[in-house]
Amino acid sequence: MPPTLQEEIRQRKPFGSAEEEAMLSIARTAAVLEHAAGEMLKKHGLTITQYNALRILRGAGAEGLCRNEIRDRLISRVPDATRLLDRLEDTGLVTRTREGEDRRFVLSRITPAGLELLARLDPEVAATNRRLLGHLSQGKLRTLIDLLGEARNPA
Amino acid sequence: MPPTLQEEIRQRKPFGSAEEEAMLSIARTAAVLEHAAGEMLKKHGLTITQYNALRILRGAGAEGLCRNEIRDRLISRVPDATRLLDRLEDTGLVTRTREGEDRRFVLSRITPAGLELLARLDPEVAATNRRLLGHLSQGKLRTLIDLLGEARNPA
DNA sequence: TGACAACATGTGTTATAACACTCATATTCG
DNA sequence: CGAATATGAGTGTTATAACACATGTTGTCA
Repeated sequence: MPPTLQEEIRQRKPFGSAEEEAMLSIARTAAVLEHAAGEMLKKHGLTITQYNALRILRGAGAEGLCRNEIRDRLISRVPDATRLLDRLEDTGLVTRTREGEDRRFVLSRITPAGLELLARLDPEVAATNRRLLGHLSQGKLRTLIDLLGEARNPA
Repeated sequence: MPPTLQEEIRQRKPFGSAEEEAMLSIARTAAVLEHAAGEMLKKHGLTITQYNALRILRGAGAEGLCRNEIRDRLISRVPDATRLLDRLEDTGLVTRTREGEDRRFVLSRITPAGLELLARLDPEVAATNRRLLGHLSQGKLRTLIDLLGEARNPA
């Protein structure tokens, strides 16, 4: 039998409420899964946030995106997207140019090297996702996804 | 209708697999909820990790716990529990003493000030949990908790 | 038009996370 | 016994996160 959360973190007292237990379950699950995903990405010199930013820029295509748009699309909020992009620019995965009508905007675009890196990563990312969550049936995954959506969005 | 995750992060392409969508849903939900909880705790001068460490020490009682035991019980893994405890010691919420048989161990204990702070926080934490997740029925919360447990523990 | 607000980005600084390494104590086993 | 190994804790350093503030650009409206 798999350990309960209470056993995992060796907590003596039972949880005060289902809400509390759900909060801790979500945090614990995210920590475990993100740690595993982070270890995989680290071998390629990327953090999870950097990887997500690259994915966003790949989705944006040749037009690129400005800093705040990238920041708002990231899975977890970062207060300093400037230096996140600085690092991606330093490693040659992203370029930034100030162009177009409104000279306040700085467009970031993924480089061919960035696209190539993502292409190399795609199968490994898919395999990691399967390894981490493939033991759940499609139905359970769908239920989980739906419940998490409800959790994030109070009606 | 609440936005789907795809809308939330303005992703064009659909997800490649349910596993991928679940990974992102978990990460997104944890980020949203932890941000809200962190904002609440910040008003009291604590980070989430510091709060969790205090909760662990309160549960341990007068015996206290050694550093590695605290580290292993934390919700999310921290590689530097020493300085986490340093900070709690600096603010007077925790004491550390080297005693007992094995002089390698350093026991950390929560102070009366730490207990008092937690007691003040208890109702606010419970209210925050209700505010963030109280819109889900008890049955849905239980299903969510169980599915997350399955997700963390491949059979 | 010209002051002012809003916006997009970047910079400076401090705190924390992350990682490699050292030190001290305890245990194991030839 | 005594060298080697294991364990627990702490330190030094670099990278990143987090926060307040500054700069330049655009839109608004008296």
